[in-house]
Amino acid sequence: MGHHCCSKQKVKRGLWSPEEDEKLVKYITTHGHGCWSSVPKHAGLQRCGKSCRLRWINYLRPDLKRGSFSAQEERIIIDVHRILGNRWAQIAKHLPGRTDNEVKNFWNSCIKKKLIAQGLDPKTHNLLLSSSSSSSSCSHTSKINNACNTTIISHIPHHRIHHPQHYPFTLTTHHGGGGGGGGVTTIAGNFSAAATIDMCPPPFITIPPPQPPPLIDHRHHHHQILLEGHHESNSTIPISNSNAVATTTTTNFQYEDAMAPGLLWGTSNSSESGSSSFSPATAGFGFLDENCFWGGSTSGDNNNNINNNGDPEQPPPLQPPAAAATTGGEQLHVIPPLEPPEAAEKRVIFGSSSTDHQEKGGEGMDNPFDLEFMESSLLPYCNMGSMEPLSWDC
DNA sequence: AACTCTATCAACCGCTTAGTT
DNA sequence: GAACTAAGCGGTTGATAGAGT
Repeated sequence: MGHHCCSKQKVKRGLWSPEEDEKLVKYITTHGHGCWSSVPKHAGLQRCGKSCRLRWINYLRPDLKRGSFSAQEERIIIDVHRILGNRWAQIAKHLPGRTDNEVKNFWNSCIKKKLIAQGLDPKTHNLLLSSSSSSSSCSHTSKINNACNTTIISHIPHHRIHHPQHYPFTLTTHHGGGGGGGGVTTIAGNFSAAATIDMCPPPFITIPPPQPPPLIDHRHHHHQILLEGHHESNSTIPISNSNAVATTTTTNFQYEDAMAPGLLWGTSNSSESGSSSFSPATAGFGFLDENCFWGGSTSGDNNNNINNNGDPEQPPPLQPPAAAATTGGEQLHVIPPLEPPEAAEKRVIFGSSSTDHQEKGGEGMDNPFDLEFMESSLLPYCNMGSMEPLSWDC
């Protein structure tokens, strides 16, 4: 039984032989594929065009990069996946020489398991909140007391919280009786929430959604949310999630969007002792839509698009178009909240031609904080994991 | 050595999207 | 605008290799 597209043909299925590969390569390199349905006929193959196309794209293409994924590629996959979801073709576009099939397989066989092992939902990249309390592999429990009665989880690596006493919330992390000696880490603040969440490392922190426009210091590569009454503080919360960058737009916070690329685990935490040096152009950070993602490296390992093998084939860090054109990448741009792929895909930022945004007012870069727009896109995330949706009534 | 289990990856299947008539 | 076709995409399957027992 052949494919539905070639059921009338007598086609071979299964693995390709070297002879078949040779025929296909020879034909395509000399004639191009043209119409795939005619390729097997002209190439002398007992295959359907669909199979030929797949074989060429996934295996025979000369520009394919073979071999295992580098750590940087892995981070890129995670970062982009967090925004786009299982859109492997779009993710693969950020990994030259990699196919969607390859990325998908790598995700399913490796990355997904790593995330799960870290207590993260591979679909949402957020904490697995529901049943992990009984999990023997997770011994961290955090209680977030939030007077703002708001819960929007954002990705703030636990180890990147500096000077926690300056932050308007209380995060108490109880390190369980497992290895490492346990203990309690308390971050005092002024919001509390009823939620108790498990904090499998790396944990996330609950951040209020946007209300007023953010305080953004465009003079720096990183921006900060100034704590009310604490403007003298140099304390910052590096936020590792573009979602948080856009949604933590409150009068209460000062933040920097350092380490924006989110999930940092494994060997990629090498810069955790640092705090403020950040450049959107060098950190793996920022998403527009699937066609505009820049950066890619989140760790301190070079950020220069050279992978661990010194292979310079990594994709160049894409600049936000407006930034590249108008400010040489110096100006900070605000990233929209994490949102479902369907919405993220249409997101417009940096004053680019997002009809979606324009329909909401068309302000482009003049008003990167279209709050109504952002909040509406944020809503689906107000009930992450098993948490109850919380109000925003600070 | 034989068997089982697991991980990996190539390939297939079916659906969606885009282009053409 | 409907019908058709081709291409693209994501989910799934199955073969294989390697590790473990």
